[in-house]
Amino acid sequence: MRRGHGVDWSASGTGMMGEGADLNGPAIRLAIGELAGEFGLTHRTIRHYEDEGLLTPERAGTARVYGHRDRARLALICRGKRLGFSLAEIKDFLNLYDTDDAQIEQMRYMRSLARGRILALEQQLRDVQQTLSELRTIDTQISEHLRRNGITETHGMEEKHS
Amino acid sequence: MRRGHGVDWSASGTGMMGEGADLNGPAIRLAIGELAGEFGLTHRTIRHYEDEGLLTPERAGTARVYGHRDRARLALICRGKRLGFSLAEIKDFLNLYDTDDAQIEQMRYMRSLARGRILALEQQLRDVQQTLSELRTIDTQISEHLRRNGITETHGMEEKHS
DNA sequence: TCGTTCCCTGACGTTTACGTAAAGGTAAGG
DNA sequence: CCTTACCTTTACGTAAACGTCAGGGAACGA
Repeated sequence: MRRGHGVDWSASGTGMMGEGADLNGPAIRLAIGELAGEFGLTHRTIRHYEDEGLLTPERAGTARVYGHRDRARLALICRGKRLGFSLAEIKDFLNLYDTDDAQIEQMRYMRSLARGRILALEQQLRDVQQTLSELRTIDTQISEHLRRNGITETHGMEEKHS
Repeated sequence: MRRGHGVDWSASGTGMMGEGADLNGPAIRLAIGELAGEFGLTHRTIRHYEDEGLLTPERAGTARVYGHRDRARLALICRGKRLGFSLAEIKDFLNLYDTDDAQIEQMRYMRSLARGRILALEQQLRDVQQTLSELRTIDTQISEHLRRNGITETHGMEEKHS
């Protein structure tokens, strides 16, 4: 094993940060490979997200160093992807999550974005529920069909998910 | 008005179908433009779905004629797209819906497909609910923030990138 | 007959979201 | 010192899902 955990195989940068914990808990300093492994992504993908402005890791010399914020954002990115959003959509979606110090008008805009997304997601929720319902019906029907017709070779592999 | 409803502006094809109702209700015979309008799609998109094997309309001469089945499948395609599935995924998804005469092994396979999709959708359902919950929180927080700060400007002066 | 409104088939262009080399820097370990 | 295991940038490639011409046919109304 080359590294216990975290990044230190490069120049320590400006030296302005020692180590240890900040107000948000223990400081996490991850290399790209660690982050990639954790989320099941490639390095390329994570760099791509940076190119698209979704992540803004620090640098230790030339190497990228990811902290809390990046990890959290990446989790949101992954969820957004699972929900079928584009990176562009995810980008301003992410901005909704760190609206600490926005101006009034900016916040109104953010809220309108949030509400638009809420409406879309409510539709999506209905879609998912509808589809799930139909698929469960299909599953049941197939199972019944197999029970009626194919008892000859029913290998008893009935139950599935916990 | 050019056409009351349905298709008739082309050769009547082989003449093997008169008109009227079959067992599934009144026969629907739509032109591509009608279907496109109904679903808010372009002709190109619908033809693309045919290229990909998702739709198999009849022909009246050279023109495409869409019936019940196509309309239903297109609705499922659109929902699939809203859920972020690829056309390829939607394709075998569609096959789950017309498994009338499949063989035993085929049906087992179908059921496994259905179950896989169910698991994915259950995950997606959780994702959507989680995201909705968070967004509603954000909406509320922004609204409260706007109410607290009223019309007076915050003068936060914190820099943010656009 | 002409114009309009439908439709058709190619076939190349575009965007998104990465994949995949190519070429190389850096630090630990044998 | 050299290999190994990380990381870097630059840049062309690709698959999906269409968009966008280009060129053309067939019916209908004035």
